[in-house]
Formats: sequence, C-alpha cells, structure tokens
Amino acid sequence: MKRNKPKYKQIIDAAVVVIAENGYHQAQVSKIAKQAGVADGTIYLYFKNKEDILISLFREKMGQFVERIEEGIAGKQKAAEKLLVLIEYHCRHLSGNHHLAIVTQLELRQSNKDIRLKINKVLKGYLELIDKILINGVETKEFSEDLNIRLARQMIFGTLDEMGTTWVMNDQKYDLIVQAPAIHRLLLNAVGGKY
Amino acid sequence: MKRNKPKYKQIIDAAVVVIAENGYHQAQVSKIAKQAGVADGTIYLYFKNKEDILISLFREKMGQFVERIEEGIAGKQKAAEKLLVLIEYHCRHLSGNHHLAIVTQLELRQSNKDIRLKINKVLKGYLELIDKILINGVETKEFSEDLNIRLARQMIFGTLDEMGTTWVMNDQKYDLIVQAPAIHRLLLNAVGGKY
Amino acid sequence: MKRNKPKYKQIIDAAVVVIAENGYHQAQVSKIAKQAGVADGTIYLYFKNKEDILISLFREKMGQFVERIEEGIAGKQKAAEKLLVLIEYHCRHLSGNHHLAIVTQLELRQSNKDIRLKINKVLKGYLELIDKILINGVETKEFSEDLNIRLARQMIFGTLDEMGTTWVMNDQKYDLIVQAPAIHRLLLNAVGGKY
Amino acid sequence: MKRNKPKYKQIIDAAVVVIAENGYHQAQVSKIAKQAGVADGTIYLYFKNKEDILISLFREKMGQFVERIEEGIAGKQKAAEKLLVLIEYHCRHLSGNHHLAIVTQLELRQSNKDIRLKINKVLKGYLELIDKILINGVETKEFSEDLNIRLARQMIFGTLDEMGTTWVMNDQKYDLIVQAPAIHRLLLNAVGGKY
DNA sequence: GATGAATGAGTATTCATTCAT
DNA sequence: GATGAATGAATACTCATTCAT
Repeated sequence: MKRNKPKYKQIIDAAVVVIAENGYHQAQVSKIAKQAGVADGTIYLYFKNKEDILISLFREKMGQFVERIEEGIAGKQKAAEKLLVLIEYHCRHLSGNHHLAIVTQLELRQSNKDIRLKINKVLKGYLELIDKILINGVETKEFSEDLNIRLARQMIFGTLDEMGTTWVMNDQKYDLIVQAPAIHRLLLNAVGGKY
Repeated sequence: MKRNKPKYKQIIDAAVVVIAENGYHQAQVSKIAKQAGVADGTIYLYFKNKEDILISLFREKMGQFVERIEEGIAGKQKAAEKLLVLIEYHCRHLSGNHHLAIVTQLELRQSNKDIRLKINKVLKGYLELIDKILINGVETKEFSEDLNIRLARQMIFGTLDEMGTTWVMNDQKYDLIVQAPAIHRLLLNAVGGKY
Repeated sequence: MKRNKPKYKQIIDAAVVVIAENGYHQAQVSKIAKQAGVADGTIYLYFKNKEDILISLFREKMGQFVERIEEGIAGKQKAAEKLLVLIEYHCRHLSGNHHLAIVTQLELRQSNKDIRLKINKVLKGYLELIDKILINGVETKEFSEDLNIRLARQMIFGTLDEMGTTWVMNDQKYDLIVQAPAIHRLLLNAVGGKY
Repeated sequence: MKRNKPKYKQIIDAAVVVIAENGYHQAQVSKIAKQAGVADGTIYLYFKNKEDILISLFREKMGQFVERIEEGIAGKQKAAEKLLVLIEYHCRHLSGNHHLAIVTQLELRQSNKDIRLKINKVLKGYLELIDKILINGVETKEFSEDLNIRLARQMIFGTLDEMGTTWVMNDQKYDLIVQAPAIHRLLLNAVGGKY
C-alpha cells in the first residue's frame, strides 16, 4: 500500500507547501519533487498524475480533519454542543495549518472542474457530519422541528467556508478561534436552538 | 468612453456565454471574439487584457444586480423585510440568468488569486449592502444589539453563496426562489430577528 | 487553402532538411520551425500536429513523384518502356533529392504504426501505378499471361525499395541512375517480357 | 558465457512476445522483464542495454534461420533448386513464427539508425547466402553470365522482404507457402534461369 | 546472482497578445 | 477603428539504467 509509505506523505506535504507559497498555477511537479527531496520521476511511483496529488492531498487532510471532529463530537450529548465542537475544530483546523488553509480555501479552487468534482466527493463526508448533528438536534427537539436540513447544512458550511476564505484572503491576520462562540450563537439561533 | 460603446457590452455578453458553455479554462480570447462577432485584436481595443474582460464582466453584471436590490429595499421599512428582498432578489438573479449563474458561481472561481482579489473588490458593494441592512436592524432593535456585523454578513453571504453554488452544481434542477422564505427564516433567527 | 500558402511548403521543406540531417528522433518541432524561419507556434497554423507534418511531407513529395511518372509513362506505348520509365524516374527521384532520399528510405520508417499506416495509404498510388503497367503488359501479351500481378508488383516495388535503401545506407556513394537498365532487364525477364 | 544460460534465451523470447503484442515503442524493458519472469535489473546482467536485447534477438533468430537454409541447400545440385529451397524456407520461417514475423518485418524497423545498421550486419549472412547461390548459378551457366550479382541479390531479398511485410501488414491472413513456386518462377526468370 | 526503488533528461503544444495593413 | 497572422514562453510525464541490499 503506497499510501502508508513515508514518501507518499512526504510528497503531499511538499505539495501543500509549494502550492501555498507559489500559488496553484506555479506549483510545478518539479517544484513539488524538489521540496519533497525526491526526483521528479519518483512522484509518479506514488501518484498517477498531478491531479492525483491534489486530490490525494485533499482526501488525506480532509479525512483526518473529519475524523478528529467525529472523535470530538463523540463525547458530547447535546446537538448544540456538537455544533460548537464542529465550529471550534473548523477554526482551529484553519488556524493551525497556515499553508493548508491557503491551499484549501484559495488555491485548490482554481483547479479545473474534474478535480473540483472529486474534491466535492471528499467534502461530502464533512457535509454528512453536519447533517448528522442537525438531524440529531431535530430529533431531540433541541432544534426547530420543521428545520430544512439541506438549507441549514448549506448555511452552516457556507458560513464557515466564507469565514475561512475571508480570513485567509486577509492574510490570516486576526484570531479565528476566538470567534467560534459568536459563530456558534448565530448558527444555533438560526436552527432554533437555545444555549 | 469605451464602456458605453455597443461592442463593449457585446464582448462581455459573449464572454458570459463562452465561459458558461465551455468552462473557464476553455474560454479562449479567440472563442470570445468569435462569439462576439469581432476579430481577436478588436477585443484589445476595448479591454486591456483577458483579465480585464473577466473583471469588467463581473463589475457590470454585479453592479446591475446591486442596483436593483437597492431599489427593492428602498420601499421597505423593516430590516427583516429588507433582508427578505435581498434573499429573494439573490435567488431570482441566479434563477433568471442561467449562463451568468454558472459563470459567477462556478467558472470565475477558477481564476487566479489576482483576479479573485479584484472580483472581491467588486463584491464589496454587495457586502456593504448586507452590512447596511444589519446595522439598520440593530439600530432599530429588530436584531440582537450585540450582533457581530462582520460575522453576520459572512453568514448571510456565505449561506446565499453556498446555496447558489450547490444549486448550479446540481444543474439548477430545483426551484431556488421557493426556498427564499425558509432561508429568510433561518438567517433572521440567527440575527435575533422576529417575524 | 493552407496547402497552397508559401509557409506550408516552406515548413515541409524545412522538415525534410531537419529530419535528414538530425535523424527522425532528433527532429524536434522547434528545430523544424527554426529551419523554416518561423515561430514554433506558426507550425500549428498549418499543421494539426507533428505527425501531420510528416504525413503531409510524404503526401506532397510522393504525390509529385507519382504525377511525374504518370506523365513520363503517358508518352510510351509498350509496357516494357513504361516499366523502364518507372525505374529510371525512381532512380532519378532518389538521386536528385539527397535529403528526401534519406528521409523516405530511412528516417520516416522509424515512425510509429499510425504514421506508417497513413504513409502506406499514400504509397498505394505508386503501387497502383505499377499494377497498371503490369496489367497493360499482360493484356498486350508483352508479359506472361499467367502473371501473378500482386506478386510481380511486390517484386518490382521490393526490388526498387531495397535498392534505394541499400544505396542510402551506403551514403549514396555510387551512381544509382546507371543501374536502371540492368534493373529493368532483370524485372522484365521476371515478368516474361522481351527487349 | 551468458548466451548459453537459460535466462538469456528466456529474455529474448520474452522480448519477441512483448514487441509483437505491444509494438516496438510500447515494449519497455520492464514489460520484457515481467514477461520473462525476472526483475528489471536482471536484464542488465545478460544484456548491455536495451539495444543489445534487440540486436541479440535478431542475431539469434536470424542465425538459426540461415543455418537451416544452408542445411536445406546442401542437398541440392542445381542453383535453381537452391533458390527454391531458400524461398520456401523464407516463407515457412515467416509462416511458422507468428510473433517473430511481426517483430522482424514490422516492429524492429522502427528502431533507430544505429540499431538498423547493426541488424544489417546480421543480415549480411543471409545476403551472402543468396550471393553464393547466384554465383554458383552463373558459374554453371544456369543463370545469365552477365548477371549483376549485387542487383540480383537486392531483387531477391527485396522481393521476399516486401512479400513478407505485406503479408504481415495484412495480418498474415493468406497462405504464404503456396506462393513460393510462383515467386520462384518470377525470380528465376529474372536471373535468366530455366525450369 | 537477483532485486526493484529511485533517478532525471527531454519536448510537443497552447493561447494571450501584438502590429502591419 | 478593425483585422487576424504571427509570435514564443512554459511544463507534465516516461522509461532506460543504476546500485544498495
């Protein structure tokens, strides 16, 4: 299994750095190889093509992210608390990965439709996580019983995404994590929750 | 003034069609010229470069959009009503411009950071409009008095944007306009408004 | 019609020189462009891709060759004379086009199967010319009446081709044209003709 | 001596299969190694480089072929009979080695000039065999006394080669061996022989 | 002897922009 | 103003060969 070999992760991490520092269109394979400390050809022992690097990058990083949230949520009873965990982790995830934040919020969005479609499939895991919290909240009557799950999910994801993108576009110069409670209050209000 | 000459608008409209039908990365200047019925070189009599076409496109179309919302809002008293107008116009704007919806929600996002930064400047007008409604709502005590305007604005814009993008990605196959009231309720809840 | 524009022929002639002097695998498009005195990109205004240059080259040059033989044959009555014209023109064609001889006898044969198949289609015109002479000779009873046309054609073409290739491989250092009568006698014997 | 070790022949046979089934340009060393059941690096214990595999392949197979013809000829008195043996063996050789026929008649010709020159050296043994038959025929006055040996050899080889190539290009779908007598008659006529 | 992971040189093609007419 | 032929920079990927184990 290639994905567990050290060079696999090494190349992905190199790609994050190179894309963040040079921009999507200036992230040549040779640059990534150099940053990873391997030959150009070695890249192709671990990835089918350049596109595969980008999608794998997103899958690996987003996968870890979703897993960690799931663990964090597991300890919480109330849907409102789960939502807070999600928001906090989202903020911390962006804050704690300077380069990755740039790559996922800005650079990777320049990729072509094919890549974006595949990235969307990976994102689905995150969206389903949000759905689970919402459905749970409705079932326990914490949230409005007539809540439109899809719209609420779009609101939550859209808000967090817009927040993240704005923050990255402003060069990450303010503190994202301290805003988590305020975001939580807004979104909780929206879905009819109380705190 | 080039902007008022017929070919200026002709080229912009051609760009919308070409980008929507071919995708951002397949929207070559020569294709746009052909669609506009002019020679390649003529484009450069009206636009500095390709980037200038895209930004001008966004400026023209978004400008009209903001103007129309401002007119719609003018007739409303309550902030909650203004917010509803904004949401409805947003949905109608997307629904009524098949090609433009694809271009602004999907294709133009693949442009590089430079263009996206300039697009963001154009968007500022829309964001300020949202801010105005929010500030008005806080002042009239319709909305929570401790509302974080910036976060609330990011939530509103992020929600509408995410909603629009999802809708376009799903080939615009469901009705966006009928969802406006539900969105309105969610967002109004969030900011502490009542209806 | 691109094929009549001067640059079309200019590029083809440049390709002949570059391939002859550098070998098939060292004949980069940029070298051909330089030799033709045009920019790399200009090549693609006249040819679909590199393969198209090679096939067009073969088509143009072989087309002229076959035409000239047809003219030469037209003036002859006897099939034996026609065969002599064909052989003489074949020898003269190779002798008089130093570079082209190298390209068609050696270099172009290194091309991949796709290109070779398309080249074969062009060659068909030449093979049909041989067939016509043979059929004519059989009908006029100059040649054996039980002559196997296909085999005889393979013999004539195979002999001329082998002769040409050997000559080019030996750096064209002996006179090909003086051998035409001897070749003619051999092949005429073969098909049962007299002289 | 490496040439007598089993892996030497194993690799050559693998090369024949791989080249025949994949084409010259798709016959990577790694594919040959896989087909031979050895590691890539092992190839280089038996062959200097890829070129060496191809030339060795040709030398081994052509060597066996020439030996067998020499044996067949040994039993014949007349030059005309010897020529018939050569033609029959040539046809049988191609007919009986499906893969090898493809490799020698089509694929190996795509190799570069260097390899083709070395292959020609190997072919020399075959051409000398033809020469011997021709000289013998002239000396016994079976053939024309003013026969140009070189041209006659080029005719015989060129004819057989063209016949073989055409047959392979047509997917070997007709019977080659039954044509031997007709070819024999043509070539015998050419050199002035009687039957 | 045998392995196979790692290497790194090399090239066709696209397309925004220009400028002579 | 309008044209469109010409420009030329820039980059992913393959595969023969090596060498540490």
